This record gives sequence, C-alpha cells and structure tokens, in this order.
Amino acid sequence: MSSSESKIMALAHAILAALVEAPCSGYDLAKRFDGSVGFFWSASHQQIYRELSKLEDQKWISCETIPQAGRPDKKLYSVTDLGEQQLKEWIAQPCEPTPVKDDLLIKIFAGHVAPNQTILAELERHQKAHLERLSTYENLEQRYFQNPQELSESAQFQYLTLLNGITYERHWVTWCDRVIESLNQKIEKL
Amino acid sequence: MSSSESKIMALAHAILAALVEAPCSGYDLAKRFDGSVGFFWSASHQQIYRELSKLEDQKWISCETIPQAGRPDKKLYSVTDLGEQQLKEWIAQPCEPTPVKDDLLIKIFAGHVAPNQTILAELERHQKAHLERLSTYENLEQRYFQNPQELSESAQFQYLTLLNGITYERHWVTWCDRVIESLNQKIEKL
DNA sequence: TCTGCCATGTAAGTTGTTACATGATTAT
DNA sequence: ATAATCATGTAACAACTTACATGGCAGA
Repeated sequence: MSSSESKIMALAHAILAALVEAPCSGYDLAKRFDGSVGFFWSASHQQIYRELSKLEDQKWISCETIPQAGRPDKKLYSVTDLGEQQLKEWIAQPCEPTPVKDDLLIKIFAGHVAPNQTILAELERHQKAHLERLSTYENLEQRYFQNPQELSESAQFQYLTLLNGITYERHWVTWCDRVIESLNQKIEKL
Repeated sequence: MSSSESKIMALAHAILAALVEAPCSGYDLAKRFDGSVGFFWSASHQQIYRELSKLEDQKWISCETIPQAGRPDKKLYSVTDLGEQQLKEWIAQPCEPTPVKDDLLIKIFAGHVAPNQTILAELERHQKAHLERLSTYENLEQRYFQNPQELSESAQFQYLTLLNGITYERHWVTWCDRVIESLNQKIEKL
C-alpha cells in the first residue's frame, strides 16, 4: 500500500466495463466509445491504445494477437480475473458527481457582451445537435430494449445508461427552448 | 496567424466571463467557481492562479495590487478591452456539446459484476447529492431571481445558467429514482 | 482516382489533479 | 488550543488533445 494504488483512473475502468461485456480490439473499443459506451464516457483512439498498454502491463487485461492477411495484426483484449476484481472494488468505492463543464453555458453567462443573434444561432445549433442525439437514443431504445424485463442482466444495466442519455438530452432540448424564447422576447422589444 | 491562436481555452474564457461581470482576486474567483460560476465550469485555485498569470501576460486582464496589513497583497483583476474583444470573438465561434463523462454511469453499465446493494447505496448517495444541489439552486432562484423581467441584462443571462443547473439536477434525481426502482424490483425477485 | 475503412501507434503540448508550502487573522 | 478563513503560490504528475505517421483494402 506504499505507492499510488487509490487513484481514480476512470478511463481504465470504463475500458474494463466495456471489455467485460464483450472482448474486442483497441480499434473496436474506439468505435464503441463513439457509440454505446459514449453514453457515459468519451475517449480518443490515442488515449485508448495508451491505456490498453498500461492495463496489459498490470495484467488487468490479456491480449490475443490475431494475424491478418494484408493488415496489421488485430489484438483481441479480454479482462482477466484480476481485472474484474479491480473493477468490482472500484465500483464499491464512493465517487462524486462529475462537476459541470460546458462551453455553451460560459457563452450564455457572458451573453451580454455579444450580439443576441450570435447567441441565438449557437443555441439553435446546440438544440439541433441534442435533438439528433435524442432521436438516436430513442431509436436504440425501440430497437433493442422493447421488453426491458426480458433482457439479460447486463443488457438491463446498459438500458439504464441509455435512459440516462435520453433524459439528459431532453433536459438540454427543453432548456434551449426556454433560452431561445427569452432571447426572442428580448429581440422583439427592440 | 502563424502560431496557436485558435485554441479552446475554455477556462480562460470562463475566467473572463466572471471578471467581466465583477472584477476580483484569484482567491475570490476560486470561491465563485465553487458557487455561481460552478453552474457551468469548475476549477481549483491552482488552475485559476496559473491561468490568471497567463491572461495577465497576454494583457487580456490587468491587475491592481492592493497592499494589506498582515496578509499577502490582494490582486484585483479586471478584463481589458483586448480581453473583452477576445471573449466576444470566442463566443461567436461555434463549439460542440461537452461529451458526457460520469463515473456513476460506468458503475451502472458494469453493474452486473458487483452486488446490487453496493450499486443501490451509491445511487442513493448520488441522488442525495443531486437533491441537495437542486435545493441550493431553487433557493437561489427564489432569493435573487423572483421577477426575471426586472433583472439587469447580465443578471438575466446568469439566471438562464441557473435554470440549466436546475433542470440538470432534476434529470439526475428522476433518473436515480428510476434506477433505484429497477434494482429494488430485482432484489425482491430473489 | 479518391475517399473511407481497417488497424495500429508516437510525440508534443495543454489542461487538470494532488501534494506541498507559507503565514497572519478570526471564531469556537 | 484548534480550526477555519484569508491570500498566495510551486512542483510533480496524470489525463486529454492535436498533429503526425504508416499502409493495405473496398467501394464509388
């Protein structure tokens, strides 16, 4: 216990969580972090490859190299017993809610220094982006999670993270509506 | 335009946004990042002091040193014309919604590897934390933003960021309820 | 022919965290 | 006495971003 054991390393654990569900390569992981794993964590492929090397050094994951004709070898990673144990322990440690950090909100806070039209345009862009994500999430819900009670245990937990994504996006869409309305009222008064 | 001009530097702009509203010291800024500025950005005092030095070097802010008896000098920072111009330009550049990163959601995603009671306890802790923040925000709303149309322009924009905090916390509280309910049903079936 | 996908990584820089450091004043 | 508040910072490290780098294969 002398050295650095009690760190956060959320990315490491997000990777473990993904690999426990389904072993795959770094490349595939990067794609999953852009899809369903993206409901709760984001990471670039560079970060993922670096973290995979560390995790393998620590023996939390193991790697099977699959040679492929005419392309780089594919490295298939799986979580070891030690890795699953570490994930379990990490889950049991209390953590704090993630502090908010959002560029758009800085812009709104300082909204009086910029023209209303600039702010409005940016809000509409963001609302559109959130609506698109919301519809992606709702499609996934309809396609894969129609009968929640018939799902496997791990699929039920995944569904709960998808539901979080859905209520999160709805919160943004609703708030954007509210702010756009405010700004339009202000513009009308001029 | 040869060098690094088009970076993100969101912290720098969050500081500018706070100082435009009210000039203050690094120490006071750190407190504000723990309060109202915390609705949209978080930062430690170390980060803030480092960033203030950079911003002063770039002449985006200026500093008036106020000597004090028996304590370190207080440094009162204000945004320069150049700084306000930079803030305005930054606001006009489009930005993307912040990608989600939340430890609790990793834990839920991998929920099947840990005991249900562990997950339940953590969910209840988080729900409590979100409820507390929500009530803090709602108190602020009642105290300072009762008649939104009578507020100054900059206070109106601040109110909109507070509203975001309120709907954000409600989203979490509601989702926690939903997940706790699911887990309780699962436990009952055993 | 050119774009995009498959599949991996390195290097340099920025941002954020944790630990350390100082020292007087005020409230319990 | 002890802890909290005021007020500032440095140093080391961890996390994340951006740019660079390779190279074949498949489809338009």
